[in-house]
Amino acid sequence: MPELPEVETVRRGLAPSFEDARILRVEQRRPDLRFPFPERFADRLTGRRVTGLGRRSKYLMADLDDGSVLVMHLGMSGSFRVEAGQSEAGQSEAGEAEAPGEFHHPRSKDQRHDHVVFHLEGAARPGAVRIVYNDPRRFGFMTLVERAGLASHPLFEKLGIEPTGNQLDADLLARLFNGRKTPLKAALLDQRLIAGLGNIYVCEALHRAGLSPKRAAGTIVTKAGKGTVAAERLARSIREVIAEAIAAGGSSLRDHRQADGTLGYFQHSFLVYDREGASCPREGCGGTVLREVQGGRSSFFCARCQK
DNA sequence: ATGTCAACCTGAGTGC
DNA sequence: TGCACTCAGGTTGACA
Repeated sequence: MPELPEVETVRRGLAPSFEDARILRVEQRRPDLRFPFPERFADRLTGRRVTGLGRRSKYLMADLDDGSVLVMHLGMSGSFRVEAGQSEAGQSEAGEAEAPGEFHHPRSKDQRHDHVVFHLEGAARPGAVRIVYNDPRRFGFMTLVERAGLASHPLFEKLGIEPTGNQLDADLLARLFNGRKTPLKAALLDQRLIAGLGNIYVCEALHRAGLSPKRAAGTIVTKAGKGTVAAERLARSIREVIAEAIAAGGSSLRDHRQADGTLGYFQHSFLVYDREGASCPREGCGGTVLREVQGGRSSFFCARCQK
């Protein structure tokens, strides 16, 4: 489900509940998601204080006061919801399935897919809080990593640059794509080059830049290894689409929401994603949005104005 | 190295 | 109503 803007939106939504909170208890309801949970996962979290909630690419990372980091990935269908309540006392230990209790449920979710529940207290948001991780497809995962070893951890050591901020410019793109014959679509999805883009925002950025997803990545590089005008357009398009999506609270496809239950609204700004057959929104283009599968993923683009 | 596929898993939607 | 089939915001490992 979530690409960088959605994960950043989730981070902002969870931060008031997570940051400075004490973890009172963790319910881990199954042995694995995409991967097995680490040994003694719940035990190692219990009693810890969360000192900060950060994000790297599509990973959420909660810094803990013992020097470890709780790393969380939402996969395709992961989401968090925050349920506020008075205190730990008085909750039913067993049949939580249908117990609304004193906790407010912002919306209905299939509780069979509630895999992890963090019970917290003491964050900026007052009172006790439950943070529930729900993930029907279970492509997400959680793990614990020592902060000191984070950069060299397999999950992070090969991760590319963030597509936010100004470091992503034409020359950097040129450096990343130089000599690559792989299509732009695949190159932009390659997390070792740029970390955080997914299918939606790659489609959108390529349309904004007027570049075909099938064009070879190396063709936006000059012989001298500098960025072409196309590289400039692409770099700007990526930065803009990501920034706009974050500002909009991400995209709410299907059931995805922000942690407080509100919907992101960037999906209304999609120019091509999931718009097969629509006329190209580019002024004066007159083309039609096509869908073609590339590397197992749908690319939505206009063959007329994306070259 | 490069590019394509299948796999992981469930749910929603479509067409018959 | 049921069934078969396709597709989905991600990642990784196996192939030719």
